[in-house]
Amino acid sequence: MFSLSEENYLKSIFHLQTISGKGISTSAIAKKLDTKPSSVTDMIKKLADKQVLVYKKYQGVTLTNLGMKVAASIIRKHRLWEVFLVEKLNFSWDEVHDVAEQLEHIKSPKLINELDEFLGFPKKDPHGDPIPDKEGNFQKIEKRLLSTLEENQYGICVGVNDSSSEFLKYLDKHQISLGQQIKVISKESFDGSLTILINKKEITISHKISNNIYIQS
Amino acid sequence: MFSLSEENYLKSIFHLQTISGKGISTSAIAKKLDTKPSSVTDMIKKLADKQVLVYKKYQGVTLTNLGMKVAASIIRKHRLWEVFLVEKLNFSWDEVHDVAEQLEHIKSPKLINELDEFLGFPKKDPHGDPIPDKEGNFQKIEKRLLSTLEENQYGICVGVNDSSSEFLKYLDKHQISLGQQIKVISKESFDGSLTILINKKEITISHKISNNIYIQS
DNA sequence: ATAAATTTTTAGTCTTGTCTAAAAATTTAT
DNA sequence: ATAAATTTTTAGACAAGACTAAAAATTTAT
Repeated sequence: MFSLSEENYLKSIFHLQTISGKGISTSAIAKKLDTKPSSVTDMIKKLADKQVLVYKKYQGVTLTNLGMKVAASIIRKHRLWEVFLVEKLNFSWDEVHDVAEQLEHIKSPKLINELDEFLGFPKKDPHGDPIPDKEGNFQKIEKRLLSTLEENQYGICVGVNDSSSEFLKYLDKHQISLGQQIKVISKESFDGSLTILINKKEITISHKISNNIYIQS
Repeated sequence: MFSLSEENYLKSIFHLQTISGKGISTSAIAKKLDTKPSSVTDMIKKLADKQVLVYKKYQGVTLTNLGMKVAASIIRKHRLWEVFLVEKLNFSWDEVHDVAEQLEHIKSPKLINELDEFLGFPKKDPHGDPIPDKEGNFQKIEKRLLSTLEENQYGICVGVNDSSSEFLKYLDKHQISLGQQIKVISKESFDGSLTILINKKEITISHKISNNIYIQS
């Protein structure tokens, strides 16, 4: 069994690993978890003893298959709870994260399987991220960043790269939500800003914004 | 804010206090929490510093109003989650306790208020225990032990005094559930065992059983 | 009322998970 | 290729929460 802290380390390492591919450095983990590199070194040793990751001094860590499965099960719980909060308890997508961070550590296989069924076996969470199955398999979702679209190209908004409350509230304010069609009217080469057509309205968004919105073309 | 341990102490002390009335001894708390009296002394000092209970050396403890409110809010969460598990997730009443023990520590006022609404503002949990309101007020439920009934008297089963899985499974096996009418056919004065009519069937139960079933007459 | 038994508290230790400061290794720059 | 900068690890400390063993206080029994 894994402690709350151990679970948070596994989840963070999993996320870092899916982005960067390589072995994950002590300092990257420390940054993600808002802790000190020395604390990370200590914890990494414990997790290596538990066979969930491989650790070689000064060379960062890599999750084992077991480690990936444990991490996936935590992410599965997190995302199912997010669906529950939005679909059943009137939470908005910018309110779910902190509560799901707590709920993801509840230990009960029956609970999570029943919840999955109760929610109708959802495949994506409220931010468009895939919910892994019981075995820890992630359904690969076809998507690219809105910032990669060219003038006059279309896309459907299918996810976000930043789930912070601040960013999500920005999207709400501009009525950008999952499932919506977006057309790029013009692209400013100087700063990468885009003027897009969404909801029959034209708005201009910065590159930072378009670089955090996933679309399907 | 209170740690998981602190919350468990408060809950246990609250329960002991509602039964015994008096100041609660170190050893009673230790027994309830399956820990050592010396550990209890340590924790009690911390809780006294936090103003949730009054502690005088060698004289046991008493919750303050603040302590009662905190305990009630944890019990409220526990019982609402139990209703959720039974009503929505197909748990039986003997399966909910351990999961609710985990869920009761989730911190989010919005979560618990929305859950309450989602469940239709239930007044009792699956074992017949009252769910306190947001202010921590318990609705007093009129009830007495089945063991206090005399021959030829009737009652409606409204609760249990022991929520252990073992006891609840016994009740299931004999088809005893909340809301059912029970008639005492005969009472054995030697050992206090009762022969009762329930579900159109006669069964004989020991005093230990009848002393853990609450009825309304 | 004093001795015996019990309960409670204190003192010191342990584990988990964190930290700081310093040492060691690695990477980058000249 | 060596020095400088950065990253990582080690060593030692601390807080929370629990434990054991022993001391102190209280209760019970004679």
